[in-house]
Amino acid sequence: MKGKALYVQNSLTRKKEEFTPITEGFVGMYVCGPTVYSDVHLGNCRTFVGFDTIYRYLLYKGYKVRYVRNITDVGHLLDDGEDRISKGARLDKLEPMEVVQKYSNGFHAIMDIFNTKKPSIEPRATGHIPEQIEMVQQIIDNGFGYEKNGSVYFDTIKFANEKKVYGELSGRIIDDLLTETRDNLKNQSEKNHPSDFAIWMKAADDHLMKWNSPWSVGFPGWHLECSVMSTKYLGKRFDIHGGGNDLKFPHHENEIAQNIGACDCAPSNYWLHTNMLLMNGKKMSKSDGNTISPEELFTGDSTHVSKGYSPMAVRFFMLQSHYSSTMDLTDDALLASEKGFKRIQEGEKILASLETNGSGNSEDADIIKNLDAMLDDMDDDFNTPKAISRLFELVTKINSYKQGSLDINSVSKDTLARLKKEMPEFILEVLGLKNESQEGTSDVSEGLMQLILELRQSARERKDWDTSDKIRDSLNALEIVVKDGKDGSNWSFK
RNA sequence: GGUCGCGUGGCCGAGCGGUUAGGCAGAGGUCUGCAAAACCUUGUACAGCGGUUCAAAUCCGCUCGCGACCUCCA
Repeated sequence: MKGKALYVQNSLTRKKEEFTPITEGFVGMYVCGPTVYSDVHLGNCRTFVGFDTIYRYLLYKGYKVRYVRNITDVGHLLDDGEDRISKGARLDKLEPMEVVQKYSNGFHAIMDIFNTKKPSIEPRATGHIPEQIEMVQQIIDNGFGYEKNGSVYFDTIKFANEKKVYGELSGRIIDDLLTETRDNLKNQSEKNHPSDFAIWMKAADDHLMKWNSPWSVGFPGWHLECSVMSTKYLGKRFDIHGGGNDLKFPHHENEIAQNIGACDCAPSNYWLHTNMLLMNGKKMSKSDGNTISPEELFTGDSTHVSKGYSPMAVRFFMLQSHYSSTMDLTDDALLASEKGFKRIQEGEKILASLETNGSGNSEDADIIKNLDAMLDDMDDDFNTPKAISRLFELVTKINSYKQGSLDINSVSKDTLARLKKEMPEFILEVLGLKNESQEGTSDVSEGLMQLILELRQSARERKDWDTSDKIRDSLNALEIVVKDGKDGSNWSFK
């Protein structure tokens, strides 16, 4: 593997641990995907951009990664007990599967815009009903499930008593769970205990999505699909399980319980959780208006932002905080990230034009130190904000070489070649940031710009400032900025 | 009320016991016909109160504030 040992913060042990895959050179990673009943939430995007970067870095290190991210299309219920997909179908007057398709398409489109790599497998819950029924049966056979009126529940108390791991991930204390029994007996429904959860639910007559099972015509519980699909594609035990930290309890806790209940085997060695995206210091919430969609963020069509931000600027913004920290989305913060990202893009462009005669090498150590440090930072639980700070250090150097305040000839040819290769590669392949400033240009427009700048240059040489400034102002109106340097002018998009 | 976590300079955000984080914004300067960009220099921190330590933003305790999940209520 490229670089040094990788360390990850494991939510299960609450410790930073050296990452050792089960099979050397291979990684199995499962991430809980979206429930596709409405447009994707920006907070989801942060989670998936986070895991995309993790996926990219694992690939960059040389691992062969199988990345499974599911699509939940059944079983995830709302507070009032209605299935989220069914509710979407009712509201939009569509077939449930039309709802699923519609919002899956939307989700994929946004993921593409954020330049996330597609997962290796993207399974859907409804495509795995037989496997889910099978797991329910295994759980019953092992004594951790019980049937009531056609529904099957997971017996958390028995599980907690026998396996001693329930609550391990979320920090819920089993004793509390047990003492709650007496107090909460009064508001139990069919369940033996309030903390028990449904793994199979009998469907009401008017329920839209339902399947035959040994217990009833019904549908699987929400937590079950991830237990089934992760282990189906990655094996009974795999390396990384990820998701938003709002899923820790009950979803992930119950997932672990189901897997252990079914085959006495905990699913994942490392649990990674992304933290929440806040807006203006508060939880994003549709009901109180404190929310913004990805589209609104791109177009600027929202009272929360002063302008639109490009998808890569938003991605860069997301990577400037650690995936496990809450991050606060504000207009000021976005403006700052946008400018910073532009600075890096400009630095890349200048880097490509640098040449050295390699007469010295006094600069080499600094450059190499930063390049190595970038990877060390990523090896330290994917510390993208720190790695990005190394990029800024390198950009300052690149600008100094260009400007002449540092001597480019103090960089050896080998080191410059390495910088030219590794820095853009890191930005594009690991951080997943495309250079937008070069998008939309072609040989023709490059040629035209060259011509215009030459005309302006000759005007400047005649000290015809009126003409020279008119050209600059007109280009400025087209969102093109002209920069005059010592050796001629260059241009970029605003 | 419970569990987990967080509170860093004008803003965002790293930091895991001793070292300049970094970006944006601000101030001064260099370059420039002007401008922009770039470069150089630079100020402003670790919620509060105690404690441990030669040394604390970093560890411990309490207080206040914030977030997620759960619970309760509705």
